[in-house]
Amino acid sequence: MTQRNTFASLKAKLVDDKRRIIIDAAERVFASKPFNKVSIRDIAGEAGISHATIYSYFADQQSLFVEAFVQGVATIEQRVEAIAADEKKDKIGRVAESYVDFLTENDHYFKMMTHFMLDGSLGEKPIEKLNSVGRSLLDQFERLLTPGDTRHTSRMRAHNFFAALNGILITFRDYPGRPMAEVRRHMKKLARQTAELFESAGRT
Amino acid sequence: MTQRNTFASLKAKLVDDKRRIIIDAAERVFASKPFNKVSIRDIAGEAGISHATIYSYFADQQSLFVEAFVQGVATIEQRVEAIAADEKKDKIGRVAESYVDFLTENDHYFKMMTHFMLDGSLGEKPIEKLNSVGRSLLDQFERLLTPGDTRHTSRMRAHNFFAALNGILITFRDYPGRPMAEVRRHMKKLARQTAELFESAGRT
DNA sequence: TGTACATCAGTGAACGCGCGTTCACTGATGTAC
DNA sequence: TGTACATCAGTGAACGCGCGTTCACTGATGTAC
Repeated sequence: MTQRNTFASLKAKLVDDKRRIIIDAAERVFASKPFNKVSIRDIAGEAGISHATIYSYFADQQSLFVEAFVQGVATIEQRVEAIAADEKKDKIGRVAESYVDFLTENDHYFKMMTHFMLDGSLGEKPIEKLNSVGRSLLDQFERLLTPGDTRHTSRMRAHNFFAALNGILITFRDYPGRPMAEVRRHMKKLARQTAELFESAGRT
Repeated sequence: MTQRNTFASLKAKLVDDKRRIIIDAAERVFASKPFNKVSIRDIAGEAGISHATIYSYFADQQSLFVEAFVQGVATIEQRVEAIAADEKKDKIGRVAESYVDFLTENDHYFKMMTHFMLDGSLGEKPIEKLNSVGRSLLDQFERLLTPGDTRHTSRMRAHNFFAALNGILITFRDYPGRPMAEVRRHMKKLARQTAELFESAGRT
């Protein structure tokens, strides 16, 4: 649906664009330093504005963080969708690998995810936003694992698949004393193995 | 090896006991409020001492936290050991359930674990301590999943089992809008299902 | 037995820092006449 | 066209808070003579 170009809509778009600039700056900062060290001032600096300005576009820090995170999940969903739609075999394995791969390369998303999952002190609106993206990712996984099946057990299987992949990431992200490349190879191998478990269980 | 009761050994024991009192106080505080809100002052208050005193017994905050965490892992290992040693069936399933159960009930341990895994800014000594308890837990899992087998693949399987359980915890701990009891039931069910996957894969 | 001194665990106060958030103000742009 | 006024996005400075950590000091206990 294309919108009529009223003055009001132009202005709304301008506001949106500015929000986007801030979110993009946030992403760059998240990629460059540990998530829990990122401050409003950092992001403002990266965006080239005063830190006070951010509060004209976002209610508070958490809202901004959540929006940046949602951004990342959207990217993951696109990847999964692409694999689901192609004609090649071994979809489950490739999705598992792709998921782990993306979240190792952009590990600030993963850090944010765990942060949100563990923190608990989120506002209602951010929570609803997070739940919504979570649900839609689970939907994708469910379609992938058990196409055409919408029973309770099939949702459970999607839950477990999702959990297993997250578990690989949280458990082996910081495998001590190993070079990054090797850690990633190890995690991908684990993801493959997990995919096999779900694949063979799906055939029964 | 029993130690000779020298004056020096008595004094060493006294210091140890005091450390223990502080650690125990820390545990009680961790159980009562969110992990990331716990301060040195809280713990000192609970232990009935000045917060400055803590620095006579621990190098810094992280060292104290790590020691409290190691405490928790020891409890888990005891539980797993008990299940591994008994004569009943379905060891894998019961271990999975017990693991998830313990870390939901005492979820500050889980929060600490993820915190350490994600943080990265730990000193060398704490890291070595964490790795050591991690390894010994993985050893237990490996013996449980593939008794008598010490091949590379069997270690991998233990890794994946460990990761899958952690994943269940991190992913569904805060299942939105559901009462705690129901969430726990759900997680235990997922743990059971995971155990089945590993059980049946182990039979091949 | 008594006195002067040494040790040292424990303490409250203070330091220093970083950060999220608010606020009074500015200066550019738009509007009314 | 020019002038006085209104609006409002953007800003730097300041507020307030919490916290980890340090430090000078105290007072109880032990030691030497």
